[in-house]
Amino acid sequence: MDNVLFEKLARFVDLSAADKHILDSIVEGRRIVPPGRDIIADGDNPDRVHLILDGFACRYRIMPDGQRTITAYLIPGDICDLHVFLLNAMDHSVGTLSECRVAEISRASLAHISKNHPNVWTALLIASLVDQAVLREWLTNIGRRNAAKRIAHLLSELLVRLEVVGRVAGGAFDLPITQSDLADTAGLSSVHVNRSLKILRDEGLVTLHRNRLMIHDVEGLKAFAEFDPRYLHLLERIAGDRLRAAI
Amino acid sequence: MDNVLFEKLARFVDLSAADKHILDSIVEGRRIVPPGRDIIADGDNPDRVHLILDGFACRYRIMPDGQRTITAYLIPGDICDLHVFLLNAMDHSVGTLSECRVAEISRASLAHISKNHPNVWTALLIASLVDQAVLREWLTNIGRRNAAKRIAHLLSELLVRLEVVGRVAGGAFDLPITQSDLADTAGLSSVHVNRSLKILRDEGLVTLHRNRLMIHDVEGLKAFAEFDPRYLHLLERIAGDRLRAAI
DNA sequence: CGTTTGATTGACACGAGTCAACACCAGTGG
DNA sequence: CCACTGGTGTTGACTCGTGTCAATCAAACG
Repeated sequence: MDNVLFEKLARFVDLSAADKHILDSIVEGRRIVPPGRDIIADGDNPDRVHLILDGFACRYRIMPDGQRTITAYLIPGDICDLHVFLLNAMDHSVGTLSECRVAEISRASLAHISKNHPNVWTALLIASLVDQAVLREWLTNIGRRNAAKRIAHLLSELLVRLEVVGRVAGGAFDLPITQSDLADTAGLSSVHVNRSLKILRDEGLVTLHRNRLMIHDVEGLKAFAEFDPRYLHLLERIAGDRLRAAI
Repeated sequence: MDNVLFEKLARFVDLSAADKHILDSIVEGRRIVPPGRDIIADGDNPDRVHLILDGFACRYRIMPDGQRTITAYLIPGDICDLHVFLLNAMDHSVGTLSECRVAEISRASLAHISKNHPNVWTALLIASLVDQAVLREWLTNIGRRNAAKRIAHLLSELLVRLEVVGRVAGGAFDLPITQSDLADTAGLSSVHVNRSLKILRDEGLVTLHRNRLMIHDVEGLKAFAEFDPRYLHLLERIAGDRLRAAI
């Protein structure tokens, strides 16, 4: 049914019926978090890991002077805070942008998986490496592209990621973020984000209105952004084959 | 002896004698790579994973227009390309900055570890999460700090990381990179890197001369850079305890 | 030695930030 | 039903940080 985590991990590695069963059974404590709330905050160290079932969230950090940086967008299937299980405490926060359905996974369940379901554990490692690849791409995006291209690249990425989880229809998708959120993501001021969005609009590429992004020219947008989806490592089933072949 | 990988992973998780033995035995094919060469290149898909035993390397990417971005510095104990084992092909390159001693680990060895040494596998996952944390920090660094602070922050990070692997003596360490490398790391032009280094010099914080960084005022540098080492997650032994306690 | 690569500095251009005014809703309460 | 409010989006004028171009210098190298 709605085991978005299984679907995500199964894209990376062949998972057995037992693997699927364990992923079905560990997802406990579903709850609804309203928009604009923290799912987990900087410094927290709870005994559960959080998984987005539905909705839109972001990783962010507040700097000493009050500035905020958004370092990732989380969509259905993404785990918020594996850190909690493996590291001491959160070094950043995860907050909702829209209302989110969130599930919780206990430490004990994760420990069980790490011992008894190596393929699942490997899939989590792969997911972590893909997250790294995305962060590297954002780094080059912010470091080396101008404002309009940065935003175009970001929107292209969201388009592709949301397509995979079936949240795009007719070239449009919900994007419940403000221009100020975009600014904190792209390392820009909100005023300049506004100007850049106007450029994308005038170029006939996209319009962002009332939390909905309409893409008028998908290929044009990707070309404008120099977007190359390789880094998202979609459809990496090869890794699973390799695990088996190598033994 | 020089099993830097074991030392690194043992900082995260309790490793057994068997774990140590496997880590000693999988490291094959040591070789020397001269400075300025690729250890592994974008698009490669070899059958071995590379580990830095000694020296200084970087992850980088060349964009279509020829621009380069450096997304990470690799020091002894760092694995270059777990991606090779788990994902299809490299989406970036790893090149040496100084001469490097590099070891190779076969896919079969990694597959063996994933099945039979869950604690080692977990330690690799933790290392991956720490790498993510570093990338997030770089993102806020480039996105929200001015040129001089960016560079100061980068140097502070290198200081701490190199201290851990014993490469710092008397507040100085080898830094075999050009100002142009720094520029591609910080998202700046090399001219502006030069100007920013002059500021740090004039402030009495650091001098970078002949590939050697001399830090004159460690606390001053960290304060200037607003450097908070939490994100490096040094000394995270807790994770290992937690793994055991959770079961 | 000449040659090359990297460091340094100045003059100028330009992209992005800041400040400020105003428009546009969505929600609230009278 | 309307006035009020606060958050968000939009636009212009001006400032400032960083990029670009170019000349010079220093060090490394064959």
